[in-house]
Amino acid sequence: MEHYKVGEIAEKIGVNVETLRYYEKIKIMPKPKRKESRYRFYDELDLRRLLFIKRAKELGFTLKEIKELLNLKIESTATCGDIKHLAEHKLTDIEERIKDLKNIKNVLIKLINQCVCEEVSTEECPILEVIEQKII
Amino acid sequence: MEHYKVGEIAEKIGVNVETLRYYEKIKIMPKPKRKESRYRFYDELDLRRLLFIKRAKELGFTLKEIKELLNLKIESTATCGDIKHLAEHKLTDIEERIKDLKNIKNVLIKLINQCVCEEVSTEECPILEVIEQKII
DNA sequence: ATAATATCAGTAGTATAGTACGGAGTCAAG
DNA sequence: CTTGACTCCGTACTATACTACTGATATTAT
Repeated sequence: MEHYKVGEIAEKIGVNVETLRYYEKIKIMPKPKRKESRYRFYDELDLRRLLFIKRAKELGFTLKEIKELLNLKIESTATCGDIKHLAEHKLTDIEERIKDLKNIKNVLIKLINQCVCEEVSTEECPILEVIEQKII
Repeated sequence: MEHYKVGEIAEKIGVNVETLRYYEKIKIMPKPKRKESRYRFYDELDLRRLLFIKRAKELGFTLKEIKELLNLKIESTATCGDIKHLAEHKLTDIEERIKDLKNIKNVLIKLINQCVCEEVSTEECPILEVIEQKII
């Protein structure tokens, strides 16, 4: 079994050491074993857990949600369906965010297209006018 | 000219009183006039500024960016083109976020579709397996 | 006049996800 | 054996956008 000091595993994962201590503090990572020196020592399991966290983060899960996923994972009563629920919930969440952003995008495009004036003062800027009066 | 006490204007805008004090503190709102009682008194200009802030927030601008917009607005040397730049910047920003979210969405959909197992334990959950091994 | 409501200022706390710092102890290389 | 790099812990700070709380005034309603 491989062992890593905090700096080693941090580099392997691509986060910084403080982040690992932070993860420990918020209990998304378990307390690692220690050497006599009191230095943290991480093993392969920790490495896999950290990679899981990293990937789940890339999927838009928050640390809190990732903690839930990890807890379900070790709860023997939890089913794969429980995990699916969390994923589905996250999906609607993300779809909602995409929808909102698309609306915002469309309004911004309209605003920008109304503006053809490089040299006009902000007094007459159609963008500002629109924001002010919410014409759109 | 209409006048509003802090609670009145807060209700009109739909934010709470503390938020107004906060906006004052971060200097996105100017210090309002005071009555002899030291109570804040807001006028139509303040109301319009607050509505502007609210709408710009709905367009995805941060308070910091809104402050910039408002500052450009009063800078007599600023042009409408300067405003356009900010809007364009925000647009690419938002497009980027949409792109990222769409990627996440696709991965989540794939994950969810792989899972047909309501009663299977988390030991064999394909979602977790995929996150763990990043097969996708 | 009294009670209820509003406002005041300043400070602290919330959530999210970390980052920075400082002084002390430990490890590895020359 | 000393120097530099690494790690320890606790605390404080960052950014964003607020929200909550306290004890003292002020205003409004009955």
